[in-house]
Amino acid sequence: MQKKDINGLTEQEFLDKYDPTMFERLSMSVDTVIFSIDTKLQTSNYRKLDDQKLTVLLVKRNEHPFLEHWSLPGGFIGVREAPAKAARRVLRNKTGLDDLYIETLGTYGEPDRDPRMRIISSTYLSLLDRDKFKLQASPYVADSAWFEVEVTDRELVLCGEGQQLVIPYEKAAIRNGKIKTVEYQVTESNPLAFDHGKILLDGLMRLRHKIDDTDIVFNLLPEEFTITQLQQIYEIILGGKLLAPAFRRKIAPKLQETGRYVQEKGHRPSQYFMYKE
Amino acid sequence: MQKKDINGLTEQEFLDKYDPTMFERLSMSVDTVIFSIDTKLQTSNYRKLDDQKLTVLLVKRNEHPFLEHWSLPGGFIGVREAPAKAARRVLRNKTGLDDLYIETLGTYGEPDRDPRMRIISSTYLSLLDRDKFKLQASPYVADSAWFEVEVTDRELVLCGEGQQLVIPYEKAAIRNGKIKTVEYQVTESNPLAFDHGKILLDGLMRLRHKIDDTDIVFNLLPEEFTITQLQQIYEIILGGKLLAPAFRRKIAPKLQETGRYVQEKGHRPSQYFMYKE
DNA sequence: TGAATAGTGTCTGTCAGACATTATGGG
DNA sequence: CCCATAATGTCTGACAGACACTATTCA
Repeated sequence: MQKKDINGLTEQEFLDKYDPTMFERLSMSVDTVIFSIDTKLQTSNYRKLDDQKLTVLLVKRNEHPFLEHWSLPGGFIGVREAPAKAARRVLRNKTGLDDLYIETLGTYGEPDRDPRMRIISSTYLSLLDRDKFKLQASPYVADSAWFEVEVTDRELVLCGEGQQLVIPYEKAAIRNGKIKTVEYQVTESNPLAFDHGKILLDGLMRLRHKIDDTDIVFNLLPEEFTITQLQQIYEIILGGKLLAPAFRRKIAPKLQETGRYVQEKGHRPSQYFMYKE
Repeated sequence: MQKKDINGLTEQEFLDKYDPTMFERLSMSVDTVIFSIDTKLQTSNYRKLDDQKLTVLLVKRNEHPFLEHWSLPGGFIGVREAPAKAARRVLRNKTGLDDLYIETLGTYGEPDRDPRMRIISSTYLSLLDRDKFKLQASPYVADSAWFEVEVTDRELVLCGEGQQLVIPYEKAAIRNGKIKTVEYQVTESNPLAFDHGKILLDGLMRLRHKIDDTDIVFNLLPEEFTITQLQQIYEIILGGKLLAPAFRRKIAPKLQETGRYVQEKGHRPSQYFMYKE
């Protein structure tokens, strides 16, 4: 099609003359909120079940700004790289894993979120099966570790590497036209780098919401698992207790029996199940 | 804190020396998917109810590339402007409205999505009350108009300005770890500019999902409305019929009676309701 | 046998689907 | 009275909450 614009140019002529520096440009990064489940072995009593904790992957910065602060794994988006690809690259570099569940979380771009310059961050949410995962050392960061996540009404507490990072937050009601929505606001001064406290909190809330209209939890579990393990994950993520009979009924259609049972516990052995469909 | 990095610099020294051109930069835009409801007056039979249609706002480009193609309203993000602010600015410029429901939709950044240069787009979803809305002419676009949205299994059809834009799509199952998710793929050659066909489709699916776990529909309606109007909107967005008694029961807790009734129709008058809480 | 957990049975109240019925206004 | 839509009544089956009960293993 040889349509001409107001300057009498065809599309090809226009593109040949186009000056990409006409508009000011900026940098873009990706940051990833990577959740997993950590099983705490119960050595005190062989009869007790192992405790499960929700964990999130953090890396310790070895550069300014926020030198030695913990942060979400992230990196710059290449000039010829799609954002989701960049997120997968970051995950691959930090964890050695491909082919993860990855989902867009949001765009964070307050002008002052990075003291160096204007950087807009596209963020992603991911969930790892703890059995397949192997944390690798990376030259880009001082350290990386899983932090246990505990949430209350007012704060998010991250525990790991002998440290405890406390991120206070507030639930704010935002009015959008006639309806109200809730937004989580994190105070400026929190131990995480940049606005990563806010991103992490948003990721957690997204996870809570996603858990009961998708099957993402199964990406947190090994191939075979017991219903109790599964229920514990729901409880950890949703932050409350669930009744076993109701839970079993609801989850049953998604489960496949294996006929194999947990051994060597001082109580009735539980069956291993697999994800079905 | 006067921590020094591997080059022996404090944070202030590091920032003073920081060269923002060290990493290649790119441009960012926002694009907005703005839905509304259009009431078609039923002039043929005074007894019939007015028909309601889901509509989306499109603008006609007056520049290369995609000269004279219809596209979603959008614009570049300023270097000191937050993305959500940019989306609100775009909406304000096109519609004269502030204070809308606005929600992040996703980030679109395939390297070749814009033939001029690398542009990553942050997209937003919005819903307008048709009563408060006034479409304004803008010097930045050749035309702007509401297009009626019709969806089938295979295509999205947009009707407006005497034109019919057909956007074929396919539902693709994407495997993410153990679970499957659905993704909507739009063919390259469709009448909308850039990847706006895909963005619009994603926006519609998000809207469908949002409709039954938030109260966003009420932002599409005037202050007072009948339950049938409300039900029609659900039907339009979800793409199917609902049973009146069940719908009334479910929606009742969110409604406030007004005691006022629709006049001058040849059937039992329906009561006007308001959104409650 | 008792501790600890796995798993089932069942009562009850709520609620959605389905369909029938009544209400109302204007020609 | 008929048309067209508004609004309610009610039967039924599915299902979640709640709690009691049975099953299994090992020290």
